Amino acid sequence: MATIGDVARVAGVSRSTASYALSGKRAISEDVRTRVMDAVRSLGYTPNAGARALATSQTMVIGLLAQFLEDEFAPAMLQYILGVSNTARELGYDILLVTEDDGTRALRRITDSRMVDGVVLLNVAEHDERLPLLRAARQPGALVGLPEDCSGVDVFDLDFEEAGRAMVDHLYKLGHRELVLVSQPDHVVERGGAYVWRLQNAAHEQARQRGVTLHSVFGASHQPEVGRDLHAVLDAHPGATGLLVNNEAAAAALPSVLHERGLTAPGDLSVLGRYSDEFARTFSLPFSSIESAPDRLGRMAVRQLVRRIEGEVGPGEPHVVRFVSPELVDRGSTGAPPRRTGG
Amino acid sequence: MATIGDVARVAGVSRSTASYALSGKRAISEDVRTRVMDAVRSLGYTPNAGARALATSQTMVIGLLAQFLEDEFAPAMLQYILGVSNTARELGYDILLVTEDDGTRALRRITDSRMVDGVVLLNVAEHDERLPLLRAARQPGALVGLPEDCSGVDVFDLDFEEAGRAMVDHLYKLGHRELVLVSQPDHVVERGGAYVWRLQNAAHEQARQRGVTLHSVFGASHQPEVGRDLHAVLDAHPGATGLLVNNEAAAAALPSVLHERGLTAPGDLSVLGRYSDEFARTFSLPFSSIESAPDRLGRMAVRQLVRRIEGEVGPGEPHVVRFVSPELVDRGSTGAPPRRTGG
DNA sequence: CTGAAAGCGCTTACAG
DNA sequence: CTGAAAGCGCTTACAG
Repeated sequence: MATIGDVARVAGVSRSTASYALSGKRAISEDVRTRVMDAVRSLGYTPNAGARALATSQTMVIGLLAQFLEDEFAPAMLQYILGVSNTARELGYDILLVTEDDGTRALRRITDSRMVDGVVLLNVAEHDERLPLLRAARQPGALVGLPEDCSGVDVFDLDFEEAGRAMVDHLYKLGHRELVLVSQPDHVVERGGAYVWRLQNAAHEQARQRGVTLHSVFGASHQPEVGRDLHAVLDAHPGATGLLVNNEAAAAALPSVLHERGLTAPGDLSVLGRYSDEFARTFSLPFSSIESAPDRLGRMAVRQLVRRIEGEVGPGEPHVVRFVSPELVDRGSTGAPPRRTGG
Repeated sequence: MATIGDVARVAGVSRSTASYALSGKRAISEDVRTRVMDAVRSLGYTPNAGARALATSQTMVIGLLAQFLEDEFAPAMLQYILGVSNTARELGYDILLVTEDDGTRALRRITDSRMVDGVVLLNVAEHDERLPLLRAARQPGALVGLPEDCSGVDVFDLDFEEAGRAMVDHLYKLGHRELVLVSQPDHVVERGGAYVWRLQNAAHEQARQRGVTLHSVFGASHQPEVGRDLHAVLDAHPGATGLLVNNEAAAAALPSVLHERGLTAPGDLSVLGRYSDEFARTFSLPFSSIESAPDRLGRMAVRQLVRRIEGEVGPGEPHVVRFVSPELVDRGSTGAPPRRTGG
């Protein structure tokens, strides 16, 4: 394999000149520059990434910590990963993907050994074990998901509270007065998945203010349990005219459940979910939804991380907590509540 | 950040001794060993991965090239990625995930710059553009998917031909004599996705030998088109009593389609798919299927790749083409064909 | 505009 | 059993 020394020899210059000709970090005569470039081409030279990393303390690699938790819906994770990966590449970085169960150990390994210039954490819990480690690391970190303590890291998340309010309000304005909210499983909450109750609490508060009755339940994260959960909650609240779904597995199961009950949306029941458009297309979900924007969140996290890595944002500058505003994608599954006989 | 020099100084030994004490590559007195280990602990020392890579020419990183093609069903890809990633970690390797559209450029970048010790290619086409490059690279490569020319790489794939035969035979033995096979879209074939026609051709040949009528169609890879495709093919062949589904999107759409037609499996129609068990659980698919074993294939590819990287298998030793035998997972969706009135 | 040299942090023959 | 030194392949002050 050709080294910069080979390039220098063929071009008849010193190694430093060859290096500068390639980096453009100092003025080089036209003659020398072309000789170096020719040598590079003829030798098929590519810099050795490890050597460069050692010399510059920059790896051009970003660590991506994704956890595939038993009680979460894996396909939803893929969108975040792709958003991060594609944005990183656009900015000149590669991705070291870590799916290890023990996120703490993984984080320590890749930061201490300086394999990465920065880290993106997915699936951040309220009291995330990985955070103290990340704050102590010399590399900057960006999170997708909101922890209780945001110090020392840049944080990006959907505004789940606004989402909860928007979901209730949307159906309220259409005339609904009794709604059901299906959330993620309760053990997601116990594990620290604050996004579940952030949406749920805000929805309840908004419902209270509007005078809307809101029943809420935790649904399972897997089939077929979640289908049974949906049946159960619809059985339990026959007066409900609107269904809010903050649970991807439930959303995926809902078309079958509606079929089984002989219901259509919005004729019999208005339905409003919270998932990404990509998710809706993959699962052919015909329900209007609050866009969860995983690709956009992944993109924002990487952009900010790279700004920190490259010193555009100094280590002293305050960290950012940015919420993406929920946007409603109308797929026609909400409308006025059905007129009840005798109502 | 502490270096091996700091460790050596604190332990009162030379850098080489410190290094050997850590690697265990030569005998070390008990006294020195504990002093070194204590120094490591007190300093929180972790070796610099770049420096080690430069010295050893080993990065302990495996490149994973995944392409997310427009006409393929993304969630199915996740299982391969996790199989590769988890196995790599067990064997001490990290994963550099590349999702770039231009796989050729990506492959060149990570191999020429020696960022990785080896490469796993996912989603390999019959005449895959990345293969010539991979053969020319100094790192070994393992493929998931069967190209026409397997030279110079280790290849792992499901035995799609056996799968096609097994699917036909399974329903033949139950008494079915007219079947429909729904495959992936035809442009997957045009792009070089040989697995589509490998299964299809073998199914046709087997059907011919058994005297079974087999209709086959290409289905779309997205909703809602693929649902319409399913309706169309069932309309077109009212005499068919069995449905073979080699198309993940079609499998995911099928429960709704059956509902819409008022059919149940296996009472009205026997259904046999080809997808992973994980996929079946995620989408709550109640259909028996040929297990496509993505995690197992990813695992096999990484194992063999690591054997080559670590020299357990010499560069001269012949490359491997290994097919995983299809296994049928019975979910109770196949049975005897319904008795036709007047039949 | 260019070159000789030091240094990044490891590992591993070589010597004792 | 241990140490001094060379080398991996880059980049970047320092000097001219």
